[in-house]
Amino acid sequence: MRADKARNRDAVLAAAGRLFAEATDPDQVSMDAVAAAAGVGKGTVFRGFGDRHGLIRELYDDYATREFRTLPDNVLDVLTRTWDFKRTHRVLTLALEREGFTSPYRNDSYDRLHAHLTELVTRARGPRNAGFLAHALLAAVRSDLVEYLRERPGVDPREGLRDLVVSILGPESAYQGRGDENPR
Amino acid sequence: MRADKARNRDAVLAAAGRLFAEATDPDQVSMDAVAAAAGVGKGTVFRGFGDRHGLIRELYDDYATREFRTLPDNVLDVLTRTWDFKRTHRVLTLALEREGFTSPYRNDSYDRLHAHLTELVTRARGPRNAGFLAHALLAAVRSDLVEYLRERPGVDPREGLRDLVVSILGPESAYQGRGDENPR
DNA sequence: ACAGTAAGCGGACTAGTGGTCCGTTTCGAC
DNA sequence: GTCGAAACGGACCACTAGTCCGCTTACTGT
Repeated sequence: MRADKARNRDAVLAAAGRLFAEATDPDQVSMDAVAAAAGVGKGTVFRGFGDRHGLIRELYDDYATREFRTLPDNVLDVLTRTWDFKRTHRVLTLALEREGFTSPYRNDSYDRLHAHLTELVTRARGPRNAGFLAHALLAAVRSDLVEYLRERPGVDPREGLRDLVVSILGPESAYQGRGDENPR
Repeated sequence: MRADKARNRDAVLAAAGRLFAEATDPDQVSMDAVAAAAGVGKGTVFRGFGDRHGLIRELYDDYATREFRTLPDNVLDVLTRTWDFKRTHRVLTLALEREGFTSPYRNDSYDRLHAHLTELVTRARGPRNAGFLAHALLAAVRSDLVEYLRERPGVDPREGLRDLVVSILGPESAYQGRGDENPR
């Protein structure tokens, strides 16, 4: 890989990250703007990432792999971390989950998260429907639901998430393997 | 309301319904195409529905109010009906849930469904977090998850949904008020 | 050191979108 | 039948993702 290519790649990711962080709506961030902010031509952006969706996905994965290098061994902690992550990277996550057909689930970060949760669910209640239940748990922290509840002070998502996890795993398993961050 | 307006309105809704039903991806259906298929000018479409999102929402509500005129008094039945509805109106639902920022939840059909489920959940386990749990239940039948699992034969969503509902409501409440369609 | 070459660059260009605007037509009240 | 307002329709606009190709640049072998 040529040096300039690598340099440009980094510049584009950095610029895109900044723009998405500043925006309040995904489609405020155009590919033109990304290219301009990175100080490269538009062709370079598309050559490097294929298309808009590719850029978004790579950027998201970048953040996600850093954030989820280690996954807690407790479902509630996983979901809480995910929830927080999505609030932090609001606009980017909205972009990822909204773009193109079916795509929110075709994504390495999602797969890893889902596999991990499936394992935890299996450990707690056996393999029956563990895959679906893991999907359901992740659906409860979908970015637009997060966003929607954020502006609706009536509902407390933390509490709700806890109840959901306790319901699915049972009270014993729900609190097992809990990290220090939220002791019991 | 002038006669021509009403006539055009119907024509546009019918045309849009047909186009979405035939499409495999929401953005295969352009506003131009809708106008052309309805035999009216583009201006008429936009005057009648405001913008693309307005058209999609009205069309969706049209189908939804017809389908959900009466709601079953059983959570699992509600979710199953919703799931089926979304499979039937795949592309339209994808369009609705994907368009614009936060919007999937700002929608009469969603509100009605959510209110009804909140009531059922409250009846089964009290008002604590009932609102959030109702959101979580509906999140499990999000259209793109439906779509994703549709092509993944490993996971059985019916079974999974049943387990999810039983977990949240408890086995007794889960089967109460069940319609004939799935007699225990 | 330097020439040769392939990889990479960039921005003008294209095709197509949602949405607007306004001169023209049509409806329906009187 | 007349007339004003309501509704129409399609040319038009602004803007987007994505392409394309002449030009530049970084590496490789000698």
